[in-house]
Amino acid sequence: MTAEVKAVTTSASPPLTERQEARRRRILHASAQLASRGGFDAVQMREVAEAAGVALGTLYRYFPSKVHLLVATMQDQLQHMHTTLRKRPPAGDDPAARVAETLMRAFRALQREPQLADAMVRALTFADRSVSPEVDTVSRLTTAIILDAMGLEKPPTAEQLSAVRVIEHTWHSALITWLSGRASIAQVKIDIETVCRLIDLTSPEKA
Amino acid sequence: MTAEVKAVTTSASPPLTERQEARRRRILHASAQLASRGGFDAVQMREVAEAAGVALGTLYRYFPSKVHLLVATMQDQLQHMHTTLRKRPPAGDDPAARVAETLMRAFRALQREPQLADAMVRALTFADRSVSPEVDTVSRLTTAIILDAMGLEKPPTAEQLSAVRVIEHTWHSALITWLSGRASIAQVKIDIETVCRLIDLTSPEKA
DNA sequence: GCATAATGTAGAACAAGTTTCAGACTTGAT
DNA sequence: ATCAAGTCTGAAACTTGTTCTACATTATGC
Repeated sequence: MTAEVKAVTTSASPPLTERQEARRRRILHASAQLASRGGFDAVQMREVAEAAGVALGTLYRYFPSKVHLLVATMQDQLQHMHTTLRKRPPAGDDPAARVAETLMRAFRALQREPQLADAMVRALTFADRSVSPEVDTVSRLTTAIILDAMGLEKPPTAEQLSAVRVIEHTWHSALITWLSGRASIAQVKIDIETVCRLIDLTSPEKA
Repeated sequence: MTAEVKAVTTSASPPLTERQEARRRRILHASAQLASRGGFDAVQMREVAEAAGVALGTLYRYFPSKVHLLVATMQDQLQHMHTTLRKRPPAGDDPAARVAETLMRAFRALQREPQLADAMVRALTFADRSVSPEVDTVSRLTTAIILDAMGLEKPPTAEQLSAVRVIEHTWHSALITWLSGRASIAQVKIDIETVCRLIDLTSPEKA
C-alpha cells in the first residue's frame, strides 16, 4: 500500500540523494505549515526557505515557482488523504452515494485546515501551462480517489469517466466558492450530491 | 434591452460623472486590449494606466486591485455576450440541448480571444474574499445566461437551480483545464454535454 | 464667484516573487 | 586521494503589484 504511493510521488527525473530527499521534505513541510497559518499569501518564498533551512536559490531549484511548490504540497496532502480514505471505505449502497460520502469526508478534512485548503486550491486553479504536469498528477490522484469510492467491479466505461471528470470540475469549483465565502458548507454539500446523480445516469445497467 | 444591461453594470455606489464614466471605460478597454495580447501577465497595472491615460493612483481608485480590474473586465465582456446570445436564441429541442449549445457558442467566442479568456478566468478563480461582490455579479450573469438558454415557461425549481450551479462549476473548471492546456476543445465539449444531462434529470416532468 | 472637499497626477517607496552570481561544499569517477 | 561536475549558500538585483505623498485640478454648496 505504501509502496504504490511512493511510486506516484514523483515520476521520472533523476533519483534524489537522501539529503536531497530530506530537503525536499523539509520544504514541503514548511510550506504546509505556513499555509495552515495564513493561506496562500502567508506562503512567502523567503520564509519557506528560512523555515526549511535552505537558501532561496535552492528552494527555487526544487520548486521553480510558488505555484509549483503549492501544487506539490497538495499532491503530498492528497496522498495522505487517499491512504486514509482507503482504510475506511464509504458505506453507501450505490456508487453515487459512496462518491458523495467520500467527497464530503474529504471536504470535512479540508474544513479543519481551511487556510491550507485555500493555499492549495488557489494555486491549483491559478496554475498556468508551465505547471501542467504537476496539476495533472493531482488530477489523476483525485480521479483515482473517486473511482475507488465508486467501487466498480468492471473497469469504468467512457461515460462513467466523463461523469467523473464533471464531478472533479464541480468539486474544485465548489471548493473555490466556499473558500472565497460565496457558498456555504451546506451549499457545497448540495452541489456535490447533485453532481453525483450523474453517476446513476451513466451506470451501465441504466441505459 | 440595452436599458436593462445598463442597470446591471454596477449597482449602488455614487453615480459617476461623464468624465469619470469615460475614464472607467478607457481603463476597461485598455485592460481588455492588453489581456488579448498576452493574457493575465500582460495586464500590468502601470501599462493599463498609461494606455488609459490616467495616473496609477487613479487606476487604483477605480479598481482596487488587478483582480478587481479583470473581474470587472469579465463582467463587461459577459454583458456583451449576453445581449449577443439573446439575439439568436439556441434552437435545440430540450433545455439540456439548448444550454449545451449556448455554452458551446460562448466557448467558441472565447476561443477567438484565448488570451483574454485566460486573463479573465484566472482572475475570477484567483479572486479572494475581497472581490466576492464582483465575482458574485459575474456568477449571477452566468446563471442568467444559462436560465435564458433553458427557456423555461415556469420559474425554475430548487432542483433545477442546483443543476445550473453544477453546470456553472463545470463550465469554469473545464475552461481552466482548457486554458492551461490540460484538456482539448473536444474534451470540454464532452464535459459540457455530460453535465447538461443533469437538466433532464431535474426537469419536473421526470421525477 | 469662492471656499472647500473630493478627485486626479506624477513619482517615489515598499513588498514579495523571481533571477543572478561568486564562492563554498558534495559527490562520483578515476 | 583527487579532480571535475554538479549542488548549495548568501546576498544583491530586478520586476510588478500596491501604497503613499505632495501638489494640481475639478466639482459643489453657499
